[in-house]
Amino acid sequence: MSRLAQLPSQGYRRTTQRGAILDILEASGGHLTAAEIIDAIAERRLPVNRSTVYRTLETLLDAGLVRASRLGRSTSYELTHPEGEVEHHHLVCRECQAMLHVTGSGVTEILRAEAAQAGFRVEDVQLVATGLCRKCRRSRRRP
Amino acid sequence: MSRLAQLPSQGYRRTTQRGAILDILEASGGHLTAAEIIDAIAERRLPVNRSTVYRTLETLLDAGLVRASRLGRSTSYELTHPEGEVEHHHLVCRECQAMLHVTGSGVTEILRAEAAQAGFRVEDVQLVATGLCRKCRRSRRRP
DNA sequence: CAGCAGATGCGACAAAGTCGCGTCTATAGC
DNA sequence: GCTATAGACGCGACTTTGTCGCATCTGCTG
Repeated sequence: MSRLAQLPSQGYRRTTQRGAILDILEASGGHLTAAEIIDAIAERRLPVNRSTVYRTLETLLDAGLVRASRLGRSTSYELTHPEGEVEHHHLVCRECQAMLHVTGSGVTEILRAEAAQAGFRVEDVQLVATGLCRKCRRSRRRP
Repeated sequence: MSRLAQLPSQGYRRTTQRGAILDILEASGGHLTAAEIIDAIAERRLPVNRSTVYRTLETLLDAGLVRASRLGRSTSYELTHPEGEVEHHHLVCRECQAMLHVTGSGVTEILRAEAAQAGFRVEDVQLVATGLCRKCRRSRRRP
């Protein structure tokens, strides 16, 4: 079931603009800022207005299809459950901004269980750990 | 040891402006946006320029004293290891933006161990789970 | 297939964040 | 302490990012 097709059940219409933005996020596979999405639309010569991009991102957040996060310097957007989802989380170096991934840690299940006790249904978990990567730890020791 | 005093060891100077912003974050105990910090400074009639607030936040991020996150709609800042720190994570309802906390889940330790295998030293973990709170789940069933 | 609420385009606007440059000050070395 | 200086700050102009009102258009429902 395509993501776009999930919108009606949430009370939102499926429109070509929303499809376009979902496609771009899907194609990128990663984290895109609003500005990058706007650029991608311009490149592909898609008829989506700038205001619509911002409004659509809010809508997709509300619908739970997209999550926003601040990794490093700026806010970026990515799909919540990508194809063949494997739980993955982020390690961001506060020195060089390098990003590593940790997969299959089981964190999602732990949270889901904890949250359930409060009546909260977890749909998406994002975790960002910051610290120092191997390289930057070394260069600290002998500056 | 005050946070401010940690700066020199990281290669940053301790200044009154940095102290003021750390104080404000400490006093608030929670998440403040850049705008809220600027307002707090104005209220207390502290002599800290707007540009300085932005630059300082970047510095404090680099120094690992502050973390930025996007909870709900906008980017906010909070201290990384508050006094008497207990691990706590966030549940944000995508419908009503309500925020709940989950404490002492053990997630931090799991991540620390996983990251260590990649040579990454975790200094701070932030976790944001989105989904639907009890109230919004109910109102969905009978709209 | 008609009606209409919801979505989009457009352009003006507001808010948020950045930058260059002159001045000031925290710190290291004396 | 005193001084030199790199780093930090203030200021104001500027850019970027995000918002809003309103006219038009378009999925959806009956």
